Amino acid sequence: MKPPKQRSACALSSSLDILGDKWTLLILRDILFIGKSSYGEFAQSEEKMATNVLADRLALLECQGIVTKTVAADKKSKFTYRLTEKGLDLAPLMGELILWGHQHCANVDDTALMLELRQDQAGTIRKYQELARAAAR
Amino acid sequence: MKPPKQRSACALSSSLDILGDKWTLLILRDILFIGKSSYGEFAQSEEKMATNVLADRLALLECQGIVTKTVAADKKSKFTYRLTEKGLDLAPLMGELILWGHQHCANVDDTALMLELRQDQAGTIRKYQELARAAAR
DNA sequence: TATATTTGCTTGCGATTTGCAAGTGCAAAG
DNA sequence: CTTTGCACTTGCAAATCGCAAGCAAATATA
Repeated sequence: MKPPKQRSACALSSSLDILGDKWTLLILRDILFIGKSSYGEFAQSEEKMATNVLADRLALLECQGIVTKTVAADKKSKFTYRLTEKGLDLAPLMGELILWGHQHCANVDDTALMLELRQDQAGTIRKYQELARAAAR
Repeated sequence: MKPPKQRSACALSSSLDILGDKWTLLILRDILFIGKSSYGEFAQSEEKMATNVLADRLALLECQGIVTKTVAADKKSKFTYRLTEKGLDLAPLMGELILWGHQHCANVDDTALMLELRQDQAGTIRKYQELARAAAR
């Protein structure tokens, strides 16, 4: 898997080269906030992403060093995807996406996470980063 | 212009329904951090987006209430695009994208904005929001 | 007043990417 | 030793994209 090409030396543009699509950040959301870790779990999420796109994005995330892929502890035929530190550093970004969506998009469900984020954004982000780190051990 | 369909009631997913592509946030970057305001200026930016995509994204941003489109003060054949409050609320998100890109992507230029963001993230975001509000008046 | 240029799109077209459905290979369970 | 579950892969039609050119209205220049 080859990395997507960089369109410019702009930091924002470079981030979008990797994250700028409708699916990638949903996978990371599933890992960070929902605690998912396998292909099958990602495939079942509410937004129903096509499996070829899922496989493509997982490969891309792995080659970018945002997630790691290891054989699952319980089954040899299963893989476990975890966030690296580079991936965990996307937590604040995801927090902002959640808050903006909640404030400005119609028909968005209220969740416990939302309430938590609004009351203590930085603390909530740290908490989920720590949970993900703990799961990786 | 019809809004893109919502894939689920998740806030993060709903934000991505609108912002999840490689171009939309670049336009908003140009307006907020670089001070651009017209079609021609957007078309000339470093990443060279195709003009049909530019026109499409501007229409989408306008119909979503993220930017306003008005006739330019100096020329009747020109339009001025400005951020609404909904658009200004994306400033923290853009800040996070810039910081992550700078930390984790190779070949990204250092800029004055980056230094500013790293020294006082919240203050810098407020400053650019205020600048954009001032330009709108 | 006639011509050229600027500005903001629109159109056509081949190439890429997507969504959907079905199929494949492998490991473990029965 | 057949069946089930998991992790993908493949085929194909439809949508989207990049690229180049074209177009119409407003302004600048001669």
